[in-house]
Formats: sequence, structure tokens, C-alpha cells
Amino acid sequence: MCTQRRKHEDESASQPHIKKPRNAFMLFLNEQRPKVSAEKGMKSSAAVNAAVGQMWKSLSKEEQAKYYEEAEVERRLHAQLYPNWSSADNYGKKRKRVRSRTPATTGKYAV
DNA sequence: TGGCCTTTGAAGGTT
DNA sequence: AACCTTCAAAGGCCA
Repeated sequence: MCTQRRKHEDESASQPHIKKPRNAFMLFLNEQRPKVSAEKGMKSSAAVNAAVGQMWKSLSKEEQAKYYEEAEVERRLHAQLYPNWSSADNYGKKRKRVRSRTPATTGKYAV
């Protein structure tokens, strides 16, 4: 695996860098990704994620709401496990490509 | 071997 | 307070 996490035992033993609470799509993705990847033959997750994103739009508001509630529960669980945890665990650690990938810029990341 | 590419949501960070 | 930037997942693909 690529990310070997150079973290020493002291870090990983106490708090192995707690991930941010996943949103509704991450939950939906984790369910549909293996299915879509198998049916579509999509190897790269980027393509699968995009495809699942379209599927998400096809979901009924009740179905979508289901994931929002599940995601909300994960926030609760996260809060219970780490009441003082801030999502800034890895903020700025992974430099996401070019800064300005937000749709607010021009819909797409600045060319 | 790590970062990219990709999705939306959440949430930190900046203004 | 409002706006913007980054991580969350994650698997092939590139430098």
C-alpha cells in the first residue's frame, strides 16, 4: 500500500489520525462503488465516483434523506468518540491539486 | 511511492 | 457572517 503512514506507534496507538466524518455520499459511494465498478468495469475510482454521483441525483429525496440521517449519526458517533476532535486533523496536509477547484471559481478548477 | 482525478457534503480556514 | 479551500473515499495512472 502506498500510504504506509510513517506515524509511530505512539500516534497510531493513541489516535491513528481520525478521519473526518463521512458525508451522505461517502456512505452511498461505499455501497455503490463495488457494484458500479463491477458492472461498469470501472477500475479507477474517479470514474466510479462520478457515475455514482449521477446515480445519487436519481435517488428519491427519501432515499437521499436516508443517507443524510446515516451521515448525521456518524457525526454523533464521531462526537462521542472524540468530543474535542476538530476535523483539522489533516487540513492542508494533502495539497489538493490547484487551489481553486471549487465550482465557485468557474464551475471547474481554474485552467 | 505519492499525488491526481473524481463526487458531494461537511467543516475548517480565511476574509 | 459569508465565502473559499481542504478532507473525507479510493483505484488506476503518471512523474
